[in-house]
Amino acid sequence: MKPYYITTAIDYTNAPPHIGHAYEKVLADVMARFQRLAGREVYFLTGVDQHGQKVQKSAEKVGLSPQAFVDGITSHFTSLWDKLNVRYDGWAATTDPKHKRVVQAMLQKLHDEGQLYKQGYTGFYSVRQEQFLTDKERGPDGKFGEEWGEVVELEEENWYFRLSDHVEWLKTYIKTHPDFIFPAHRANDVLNVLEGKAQDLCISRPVERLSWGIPLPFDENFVNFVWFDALTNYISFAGYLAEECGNADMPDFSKLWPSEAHVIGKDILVPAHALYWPIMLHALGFSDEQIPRLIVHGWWNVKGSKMSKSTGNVIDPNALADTFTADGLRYYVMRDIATGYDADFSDERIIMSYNKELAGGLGNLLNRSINMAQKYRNGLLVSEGYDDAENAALRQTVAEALPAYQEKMNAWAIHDGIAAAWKIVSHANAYVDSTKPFSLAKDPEQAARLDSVLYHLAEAFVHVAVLLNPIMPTAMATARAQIGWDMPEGFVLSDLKWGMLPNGHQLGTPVPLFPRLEIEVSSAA
RNA sequence: GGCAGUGUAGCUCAGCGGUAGAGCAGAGGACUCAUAAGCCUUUGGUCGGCGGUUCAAAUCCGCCCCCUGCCA
Repeated sequence: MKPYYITTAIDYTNAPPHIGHAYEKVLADVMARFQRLAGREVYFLTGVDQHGQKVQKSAEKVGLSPQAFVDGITSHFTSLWDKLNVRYDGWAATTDPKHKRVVQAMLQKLHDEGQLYKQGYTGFYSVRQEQFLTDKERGPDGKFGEEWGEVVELEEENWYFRLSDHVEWLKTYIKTHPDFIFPAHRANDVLNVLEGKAQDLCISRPVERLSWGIPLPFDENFVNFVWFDALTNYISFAGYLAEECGNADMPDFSKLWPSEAHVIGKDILVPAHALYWPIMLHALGFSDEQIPRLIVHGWWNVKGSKMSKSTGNVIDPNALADTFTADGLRYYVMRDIATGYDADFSDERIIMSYNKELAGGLGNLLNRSINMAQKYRNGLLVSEGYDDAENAALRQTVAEALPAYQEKMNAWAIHDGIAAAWKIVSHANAYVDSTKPFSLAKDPEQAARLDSVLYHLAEAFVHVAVLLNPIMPTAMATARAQIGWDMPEGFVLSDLKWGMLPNGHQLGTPVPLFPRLEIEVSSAA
């Protein structure tokens, strides 16, 4: 079977990561881990977009070379992914020479085929901001505001890609491939844009204006501008043209492509990923079957408004991970948003999700289960000798959780997948109260029943600790260690059946999995 | 202005033609193995508004309003 190839947007190395960056990478990481658990080979690619004018300017401002500047910002991203247990197989840094060679080879190919052309453009240019201005930048009085400084009329030549040649193909493709974009309703936004006039795409900047980029192989006076650089990472780091570019140690492109999931934010769907990218691939000769699928996620707002540096409401994922642990943060950003829609970040909700659900619900269940087994049976489980309807009902819940979980996870409804697994947690907590093992322990005649209750609790938790592993890999590994059982090498979801713990299994020592946090709502990040 | 999404309990949301649902928050209770955790019960809603179709509408249709997004 073809490997599951999943990518994320590559982050722009102009500022350190915020919660939105973290959410996207965790989402992709959870899916990658789920697919692996489901038995598929997975290739997970993420990375950074390091070229461009903003980087060039920011580097100048602090007196660093562009490469030194992006290396610094890049380390903020890589250390965060490390901290959050985002485990990728490939790292796409656009300053990587391997990537540059692929970009240049692609551009040369398109140039040779006549899909690129050079044309002059006359417009208003801000000397201070070093960019051309459009009517959008005009104020209500029709003039360019003072923030643009001196504005001059300027003519500039640039290279263009014949995007408009492929627009009709794209319209048809979108209409005939409803799975292209998830959630499906976003395809309307794309078709809406395509109804407008089709313009070709400017793909260059004169080298005197922008030097921090990939030079056009056929015209030394220009560097590539954005799209053929950033979007290309999805194929360049998957081994596209690896042989003719002399790129060693790359994945086998013919096996990996197309990607099952380009995980991106809704802000970069139109025009970049839903227009430019499929058209670029089509222009390069990719067939309809070779077009990747887009998974479009929403944004984390703060108190109903967008996160932005200017309003000072940027949420720092590092601080959250320090307070709530990496798994506490991963759990929150997976359970409190429906994939594809926006959600509101709030201190109250992340504290509630940690203290109420992880500490009080999940963690406490593990703790009370092991603790009773240790107290009454020295941690030794007996799986045979007694059964009743209450036990059967718990087993039923456990059995039903797996298919529900798989269906939801496969459909990118991570929050529903968590809820499916959580039914076991809720049922098991209620089961403790209804079977009262602490009372059974006082009556020697109930010994066999007590054994069965203790066994059911531990076994049920094993299932939870497998299902939630993609979401909270560290905590679930710790939980399994306390139970004294772990997934054997090559374990897949279909191996998960009642009876993972053998008769006579020895449990470990209970330690609170998510220690309850005493946090004032107002003082939390 | 065009297109789309959304509007259901204090909060987050599910339901999408057949007697209003879940979780959290609030209230009450029984219990004690456990991280002052967990369990049970319970308060709370003219399902954005108006009109229509139907034996029956939160659910379908029309108009309007709010918020959000994309485009102009």
